[in-house]
Parts: sequence; structure tokens; C-alpha cells
Amino acid sequence: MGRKPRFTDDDFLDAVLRVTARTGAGAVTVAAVAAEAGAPVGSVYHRFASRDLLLARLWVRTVRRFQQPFLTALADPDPDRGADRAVRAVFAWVREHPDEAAVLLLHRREDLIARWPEELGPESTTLNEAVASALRSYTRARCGRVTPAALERVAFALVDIPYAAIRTHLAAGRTPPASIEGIALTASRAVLGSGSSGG
Amino acid sequence: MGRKPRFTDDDFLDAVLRVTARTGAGAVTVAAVAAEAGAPVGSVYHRFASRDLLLARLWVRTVRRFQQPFLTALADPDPDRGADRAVRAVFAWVREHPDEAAVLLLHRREDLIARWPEELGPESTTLNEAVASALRSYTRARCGRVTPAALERVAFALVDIPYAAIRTHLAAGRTPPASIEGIALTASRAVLGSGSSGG
DNA sequence: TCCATACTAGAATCCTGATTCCAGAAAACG
DNA sequence: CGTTTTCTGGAATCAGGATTCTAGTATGGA
Repeated sequence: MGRKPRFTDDDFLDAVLRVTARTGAGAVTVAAVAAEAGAPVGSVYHRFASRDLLLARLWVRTVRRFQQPFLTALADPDPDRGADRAVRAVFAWVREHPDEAAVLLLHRREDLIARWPEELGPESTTLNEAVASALRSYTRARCGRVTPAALERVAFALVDIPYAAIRTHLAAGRTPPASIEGIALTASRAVLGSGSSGG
Repeated sequence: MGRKPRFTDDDFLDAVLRVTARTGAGAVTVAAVAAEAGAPVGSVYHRFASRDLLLARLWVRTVRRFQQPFLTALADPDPDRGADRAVRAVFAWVREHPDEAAVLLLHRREDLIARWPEELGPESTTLNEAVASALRSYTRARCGRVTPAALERVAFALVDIPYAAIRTHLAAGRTPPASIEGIALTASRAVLGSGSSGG
């Protein structure tokens, strides 16, 4: 019972994506999104309570897609290979999804999750936790036990370094060049490999 | 001839800084800045053509202050020591100026410079160039000649890695812990040290 | 002292874009 | 078929804040 929808949630999220890619994050007005989707603004509001929530949902969807191959790679039984594969997975995904990758830079996790406890859906609270827990498992597999220091090292090597490598390029609207991947791997391995140093 | 000013440009920039630190970047309205400085809004507009320009100028001032110790450190005649000192300079500055450090995350160079060719002052166009040129000099001193590959490596080691190390913490409103400094140094040295690897 | 100049004041205005609202329209189901 | 429910359409409203405007006011110099 009830009419069949002409537009789905994802239609609008994809529209936001296209508008963002074409004209930049600043130009994402509700009217522009509606026009891009070929819908009236009312239909946008029928599905998303507010503009902010619309953008937040796109971000959550994107992060989840981004994380998936990373988490899979990291679960490799061999820690060394897992780390390499995880770092490479980041670059591969960004190369294959340049528009979505740009969305990653749009928000900060903390801002969003602080503002919508549950409107974003239960899994979104888990976004942090999914990676955090994977990093803990990885640390345990690699180091035997999970100390804060070891965890910090692992997080920097596997999250912050790859992110830094792509961030600059994405911000400039470029696809990260192949050369940066090797550099990031070098940095990442060095951080994972050394028990100490850097005094 | 003419009345003596009660407020200087820097008074308002400092007010923006305090408002940003206290209530977050989102709450920086012109009215709030004026109130913080104890001035009427008109006085703000007497000195800054627009709100955007006000924020942009704070960013430029902050970046310049941030860069200064970095550039000094990098100019060390010994390349190895220069790199270490430069990385350490970043952490030292952030620890000493937490509020200003948060401002660094507020904009992207490209956005600002694209929008105000000259309103930001001639030196602001040089912001990029100051660091770029220092990195070229450093690359020459270290590697003999300046290839794109070597430059990319140097830039990642000395700019992107330290930035990544502080970014996460600043975004969360924390001062970066001491532990991350050693980790960043490890990563940075590894990238500078290796002629290749990371295949 | 008086003028010229540049600054302070802050209320009033304007703009942009989010949000609301309600009258249809279209399907599912008996 | 009629009923029910959900969706579409888009004009009208609202809100928040940037910006403007017109008086005053303080200071330096003749």
C-alpha cells in the first residue's frame, strides 16, 4: 500500500556526490542537489530531515565503503603482509573512486557523531569502533599484547600515514600519483618495524 | 592628521583566535568577534572588507608564524640535523601555541589564494613558495640535485608526516602527546633515508 | 582655536539558502 | 473501482548573519 517512490535515498546521496565533484563542497545547496537529481526540494526533505543530515549520511556511507577493503586487507593472517595490503588498499580505493574520496575530507568524525546520536543509524557510531577494533586485533597479532604505545604506533602507520599521503592530492583535486604509494609504504613499514628510535 | 585608532588589525585577528578557541570555528560571526574585541561591528568592517577576508588574514598570519621556526631549523648546514630540527620545530610550535595551531586546520591554501589574488597581501602568495623553495634547497643540499622524485620524498617526510602527526590531535582539540613526536621522526627519517624501496 | 581626517558606533537593511506546507498524484490492496 | 497511504511539486516563509549607512568623535596640524 502506498505509492512507489520515484527517488531513493541513494539517488540523493549520489546527487550530492556529483554536485560536490563538479562545483566543490561549498556549492552544495539543497536546491542544487534537488536539481541534480531532477527532483523538487520537497522530495529531498521527505527523505532527509535536514541538509546537514544529508551531507552527514553521504559521509558515513562513503567512509563505510572506504573502510571495507582496508579492513579486509588488514585481517590477513600474516601481519607484515596485512599491513602492506591495507596501505595499498587505501590507494587502490582512492584511485578507483576519486569523487567519493574527496568526500572523505568533508567532515570530522567527531563533529558528526556528536551532533546526531542516532539519526545517522546505529552502525555509524561503530565507524570508529570498527577500525579501532581492527587495529587492536592487528596490534595483538603483531606485538603479542596491546599496549597504548604499540597501538599508537600501529594507528599512525596504518591510518595516519596513508591518509596524509592522499590528503594533499585530494585537497588539490588530483588523483594521488603512483609514486606516493611507495613512499607511504616506506614510512609505514619503518614505524611498524622499529620498537623504538626517534629520541 | 586624523584620529588615533583604538583598535588595530591584530586586535581583531586575536579576537577571532579567542572566539575560535573558545567556541569553535563555526561560531565565528562578525558580531562575536566585535564583542570579543570590545568593538562595534562597524570597526571590524573598517579594517576588513569582509568576514571571509578577516578569517583568511588570520590564517595567513598564523601560517607565517608557524613556518618561521620550521624554515630556520631546516636551513641547518647539516641536512640530517636540519630535518630532525625541522620536524621537532613543528611539534614545539604546536605545543606552545595550541590555539593558533587549531587555526591551521581551518582552510586550504588553494581555496584562499584562489579567491583573493592580492587582497591578502603580496607575501601571502609567497606562503607556498617560501616552503617550496626551502624544500628545493634542502633537496639540493641532501641529494646533490633536485629531481621531482627526490622533492616529493622530502616534502612528504618534512611536511606531510609532521602535519599528519599533529592533525588528528588538533582536530580532537588535544595537544599532541610527546610520544607521537618520536614516531613521526622515525617515519620521516625512513623516508629521507631510503633511496628507494616500497615496491 | 578650528579644520581636516580617519575612526568609532550600532541600528537598520539585505541576502542567501534552509525549511515548511499543502495541494495534488500514483501505486497497492481489498 | 474506491480507499488508503506515501510520495511529489514547488511556491512561500523564515532565520541568521553579513554588510551598509549615517551620525557622531577624537586627534594632529595650522
